[in-house]
Amino acid sequence: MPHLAHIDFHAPSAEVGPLLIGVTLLVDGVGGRIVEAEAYDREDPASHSFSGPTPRNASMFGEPGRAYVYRSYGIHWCLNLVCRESGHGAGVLIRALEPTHGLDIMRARRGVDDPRLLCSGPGRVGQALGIDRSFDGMRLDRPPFELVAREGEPDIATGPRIGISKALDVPWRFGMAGSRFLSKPFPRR
DNA sequence: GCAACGATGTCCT
DNA sequence: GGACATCGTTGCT
Repeated sequence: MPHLAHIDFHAPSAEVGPLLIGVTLLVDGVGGRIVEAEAYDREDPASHSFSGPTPRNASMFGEPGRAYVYRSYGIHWCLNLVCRESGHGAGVLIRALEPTHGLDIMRARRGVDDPRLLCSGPGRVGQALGIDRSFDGMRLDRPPFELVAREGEPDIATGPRIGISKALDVPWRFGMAGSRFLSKPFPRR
């Protein structure tokens, strides 16, 4: 039987990121296996927390083990898992899932049929899982959230993060090597 | 296949 | 006014 993942969200986001690859993320029973995630930190020019707390990023400075949900480009809802200690401002952005649970619900929310277009990108993950501002600050260890432990050690790919203009060399993008559900392929070596 | 672009909330200069 | 942790559509170098 599957069991709950025991992720230590007090660890730095760059350590939590790889640990999340292969973990199943569900919201109200809908979701899939995490195949891509990115770490962000307070001392990180690409991070929302870099310039200090604001009303938007307040959850990122709150307790670890909770959700930080933000609106991207005025349109998409994106989900982060808060890391380190309260007040630090670190998190892991969920960028892509391999859909495993509630495919029909996600198809209806997304308006597409192809499983590879359901959760391959942070905005798509938010839409497929029904995420909005009301999920901001919620605990990840109780409903509607559920994290199911992975089975075995996945082969982890790393590389530079996507869609940013600062700290382009920081290799804090993590993915399941060879997955067909990544938002983009990882650079070859 | 890929570059350009629009949509548009929140924060910064 | 401009940038941005994006995505879907358009139109053709």
